[in-house]
Amino acid sequence: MPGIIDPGLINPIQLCDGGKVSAKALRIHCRQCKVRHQTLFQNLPSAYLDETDRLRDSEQRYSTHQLLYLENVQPTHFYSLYSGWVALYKTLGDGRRQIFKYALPGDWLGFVRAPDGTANHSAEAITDVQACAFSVCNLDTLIARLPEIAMQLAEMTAHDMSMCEQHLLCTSKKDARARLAYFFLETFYRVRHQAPSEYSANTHSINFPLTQEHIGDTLGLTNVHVSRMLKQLKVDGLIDCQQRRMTILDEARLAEIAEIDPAAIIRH
Amino acid sequence: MPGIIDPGLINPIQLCDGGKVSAKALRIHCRQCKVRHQTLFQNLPSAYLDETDRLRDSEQRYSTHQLLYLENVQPTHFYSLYSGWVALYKTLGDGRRQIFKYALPGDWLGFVRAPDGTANHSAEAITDVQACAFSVCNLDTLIARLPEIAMQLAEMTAHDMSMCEQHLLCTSKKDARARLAYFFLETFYRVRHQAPSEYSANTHSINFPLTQEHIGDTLGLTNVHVSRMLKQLKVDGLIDCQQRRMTILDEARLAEIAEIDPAAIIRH
DNA sequence: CGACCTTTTGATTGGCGTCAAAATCTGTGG
DNA sequence: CCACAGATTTTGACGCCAATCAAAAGGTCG
Repeated sequence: MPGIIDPGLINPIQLCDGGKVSAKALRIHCRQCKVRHQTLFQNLPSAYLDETDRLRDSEQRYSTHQLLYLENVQPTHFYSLYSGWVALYKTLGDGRRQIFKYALPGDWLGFVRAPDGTANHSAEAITDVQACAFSVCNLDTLIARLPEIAMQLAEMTAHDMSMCEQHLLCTSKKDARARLAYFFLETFYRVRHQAPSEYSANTHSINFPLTQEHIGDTLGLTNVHVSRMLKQLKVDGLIDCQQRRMTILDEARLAEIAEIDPAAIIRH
Repeated sequence: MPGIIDPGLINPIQLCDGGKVSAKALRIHCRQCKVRHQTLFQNLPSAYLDETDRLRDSEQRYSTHQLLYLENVQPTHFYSLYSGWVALYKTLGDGRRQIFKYALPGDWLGFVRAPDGTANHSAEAITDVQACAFSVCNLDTLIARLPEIAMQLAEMTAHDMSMCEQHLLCTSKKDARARLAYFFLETFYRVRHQAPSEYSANTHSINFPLTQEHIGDTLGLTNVHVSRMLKQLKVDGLIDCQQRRMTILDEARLAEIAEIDPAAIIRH
C-alpha cells in the first residue's frame, strides 16, 4: 500500500547489547559482518578494522515490508546490509513509486541524503533482512580517524551513480521487453556476485523474491504489462521465473534483447 | 549526428603556458576559478587553496559540439567548469542517446567512472566552454595531501546521485507535460544559482542554449513531441522559450504540473 | 479452509513515436 | 546586406506500445 505509512514500521532498532541476540551470536555475526565491510573498508590497514568494529552501532533485523528509513525523515543510521534484499525508492504524491535500486548483501544504504540531511528516498525490506547499523554521528568520527574511508565512500557512491545512469538510459530509451531482459540480467549478475549463497551454478538460477509489481515499479511499467512481457520471455525460452526463483535460460539472447554492451557486463 | 565520432574533437588541450592564453589573462582566470572551486574545496583552510592552484593542470576551452571526454575511453583529466554548458550523456548502439545532466558553471565533471577507469559517459560542449583541468593522476596527490577533499567529493557525488534519482522518477513516472515542466523548473533554478550572470531577475528568465532535441534526449521524448507539448505550455502562458532564452511565466502552476514537492525546491 | 495477495487474460483507450513535409531560424560567405 | 545551406521547429496523419479497467484464476499464509 504505497503512499500510506505506518510509523510503527520505522526503525525497530534492536541494540546488540539490549536485544534478543545473544552475545555469542553477535560476535559471530560481527566477524562475518567485518568481511562484508570490505566494500567500504577494503583499503584500510587490517589493524584498523577493529576500530570500525568499535564504531559499529548495532545489529538490526527487519522483516518483510518493514522500513529501514523513510523519505524526508532525518535518518539516525546508515547501514551495511548483511543479508536480504532492500528496495530503495522514491514516492510520488499519489502513491506511484519508483524503485531505483535493490540493495543486496554487501551494499551500503543511507549515505546519499538530501542537502538538508533528510533521506531522499525510502528503504523497505523485501525479505527478512540483517544489517549492521552505524550511527550517522559516528561517520564523522570514523572519517576523521580514517580518512581513507572518505575516498572509498566517494567511489562507492560513484559506482551507484553509474548504475543509476544505466538505469535511466534503460528506462527511458528501451521498450518493455528490453527493459525486462536488462533488469533480469543485471539482477542475476549482482546476486551471483554479492550473494553467492543464493545462486545455483547448476541451474544458472538465483533466489528472486520480487513480485511483478516490484519489477514494474523499477522499470516504469505496470504490473499488468510486466506479466504480459514476462510471459513472452518465458514462452521464448529465455527465462524462467516462478516460486521465488529466477533462471537465466539463454543469456546470450537476453543480452542481445537488452541491448547490453558485452563489455559493460564484464565490468560487474 | 549522435553515434558517429570525430576523434579530432577530443581533448583539444591548450596548456596554460603553451597556448594562446596570455599569462595575465590566465592569472585573472585562475583567481576566478579559485572561487568556483568552492564546491570541491569549500571546507579547506584557505591557505590550502594555493596548493590546489598548483595542482591544477591547465585551462581548457572548447567550442560548441566539441567533446571533453568520450564514453569507454580512458580520460586524462577531470574538470571544474568555469563557464558554459556541457551535456553528459550515454549512447546506445543505434545512436539514441540519454542526456542525464547538464553541467553548469561550478560543476565538476569526470569523476564518476566505470570500474575499469574509463569514462562511463561522454561530455559534449553545448556552448563555448571554459574549464579548469586537473590531471587524474594528480587527484591522488591532491587527496593524499588534503584528505578533506575526499569527503567533499563523496558529498558532491551523493548530490549528483540524488539528482539522478529524481530524474529517473520524473522520466519513468510522469507524462510528457509534467516532465517538461519539471525540467524547465529544475534547469531554471540551477542556472539562477550557479550562473547568476545568465539570469535576469526582471524578466524571470535565463539564457537557454538547448534545442528541443536536447530536451527530448534528456526526458526520453522525441523532439517532435517536445515541440507539441512545449507549445501547449506556451499557449497556457506558463513558459516562454525562444531565441536561446527561457522565461518562467507561472512558477506556481508549473510546479504543480511537474508534481514537484515544494519542499524539494527549497533544498536547491 | 478462507482471506488476501499476486498473476493472468481480455477489451479498450490514449499517449507518444514515426514518417514526412513545410516553415522558420541561424550562421556563413559572397 | 543579401543569399543560401543546414539546422531546428512546426504541423499533420497514422500506427503501435503500453496504460487502464475489469474480472477470473492461481498462490500463500494464518
